[in-house]
Parts: sequence; C-alpha cells; structure tokens
Amino acid sequence: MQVGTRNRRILLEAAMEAIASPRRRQILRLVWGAERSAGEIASTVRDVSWPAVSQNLRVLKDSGLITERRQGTHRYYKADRRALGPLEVVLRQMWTRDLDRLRELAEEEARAKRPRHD
Amino acid sequence: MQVGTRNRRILLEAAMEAIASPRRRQILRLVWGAERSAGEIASTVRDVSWPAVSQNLRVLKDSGLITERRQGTHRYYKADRRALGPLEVVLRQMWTRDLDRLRELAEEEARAKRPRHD
DNA sequence: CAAGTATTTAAGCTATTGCTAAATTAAGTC
DNA sequence: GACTTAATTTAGCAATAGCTTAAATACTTG
Repeated sequence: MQVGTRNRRILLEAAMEAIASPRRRQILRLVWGAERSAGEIASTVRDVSWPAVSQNLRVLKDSGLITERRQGTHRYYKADRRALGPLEVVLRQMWTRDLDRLRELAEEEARAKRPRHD
Repeated sequence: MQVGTRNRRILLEAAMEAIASPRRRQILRLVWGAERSAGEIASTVRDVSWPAVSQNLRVLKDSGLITERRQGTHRYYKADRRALGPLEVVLRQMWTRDLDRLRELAEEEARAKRPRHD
C-alpha cells in the first residue's frame, strides 16, 4: 500500500515530464481513444522520422502513460489513462481549447465569406 | 473573450513546461502561501546560486505562474494560482504525497525506536 | 534458413537547459 | 556623488533532449 503510493508519486513526476513535450502529447492523443500500431502512429505524425516516434513511444511507455501489446511483428500502443491521474484533466483542457480554437477560426472564415447585410 | 481563451491556452502549455522542472516546483512551493523576496527564496534554496534562482523566477514569471511586486530594492514574488488552472491539483497531489511519505518515514522510525513487545 | 516487413537500437549531431562566476543595474543611505 | 545592499543580466560551460541516418532485431512466410 505504501509502495503503491510511492510508485504513483514517482509516476506523476515522470508523467509530467513526458507530457511536457508537445510531440509526446501529439502521440498520446493518437493512442487516446484507440490502440494503434507504431507504424500507424509514425505515418500519421509524418513531420518526423520513424525512429523519433519510436523513441518518444518508449519515453511514454517508461513513464507508464501508454501500454504496449505485441502481436506478430506489430506493436500496438494505447494510452493508460489511470497513470495520468490529475494530468488527464490538464490534457483534456488543452485539447478542448484546440478544438474551440479551430471552431472559432471556421466561424470567422464563414463570417468573412458570407455577404454582409448592413 | 476569444483572446482570453487563446491566452489561457498558451499559458497552460507554458505552465506545464515551467513546473516540469523540480527546481521550479520547489521555488513555486516557497511562494505558494506567502509572498517572499528573491533573497529569501535564494537563501532558502541554498544548493544553488542566486542567479540560478533569479533565472528560474523569471521563467515562472514569464509563464504567468508567479507575480512580481517591487518595493525599494526588494522584489517580492508570490504564486498566482489562477494561472495554474487544472495544474494546481497536480501540484497539490505531488506535495501531499511528499508529506505522506515524510509521515511514513517518521512513523517507521518511531516504530524502530520503540521497544518491541512480542 | 533466406527474404521481407515492422519496429527498435545505436551513433552522432544541434539546440536547449540549468547552472556558475563575473559584471551590471537599481534603490536607498551617508 | 560615493557606498552598500538587493537583485538581475551576461557570458560561457557541461549535460541533456530530440532529432537523423544507418544498423540491428524480431517475427512471418515461402
């Protein structure tokens, strides 16, 4: 029980470090809702090499934020939200704001196109 | 309102980065409950030079996590909890766990000293 | 086991971080 | 103005983070 507490304490710090990186947040988001193979992830990220993705996956895995499942030559990753603890709220808020901002931009654009009636 | 949202979005990311550093968490904790001068902080931290503290204070200030008040030759800093948003919970949890751990250690020690009765 | 696919590991490079010591700024005091 | 105290800024350094390319590993299939 004490051990559990101690472990989680360490994880929270590791998790903080892990998600302090935008790249790793991006990757974490990809495996948030569904399990994905390293290859899928790497070809989605695209502006960075496969090894770079692999290395970031490793950091995420070591911090306990994602789990790995091997099947054949593939490795599937998915987020382990329990490990995030209170950081989950932080991520959600960031991501929600991203969406809000996209929506705002879309609306602005729509307004710009629509003929003004004044 | 939109601008406010956007600004806060940026701050949340900056705040993450800022408190990803153990040193800055240590400093933030010092100015959590009460305003303190740079000097007080620097002489409390002790295992690091004054300039190092000053630089970290600057990062914290730029990220919006602390505020600065100048008075005479002194500069007083204190945490601005609003800027932390959902990260406040994260910090509290870390710090609570620190305390828990200290308490555990103290209890263990007490147990070790107390004569066994079996 | 040879060949192919999926993925990681290794080696090396650049930019950034966190620090130190020395120089500088700013404000108050004689 | 010269001097002291509080704090920051600058310059420079060592360690680390994040990346790239090339090499290695692991599994599958003929």
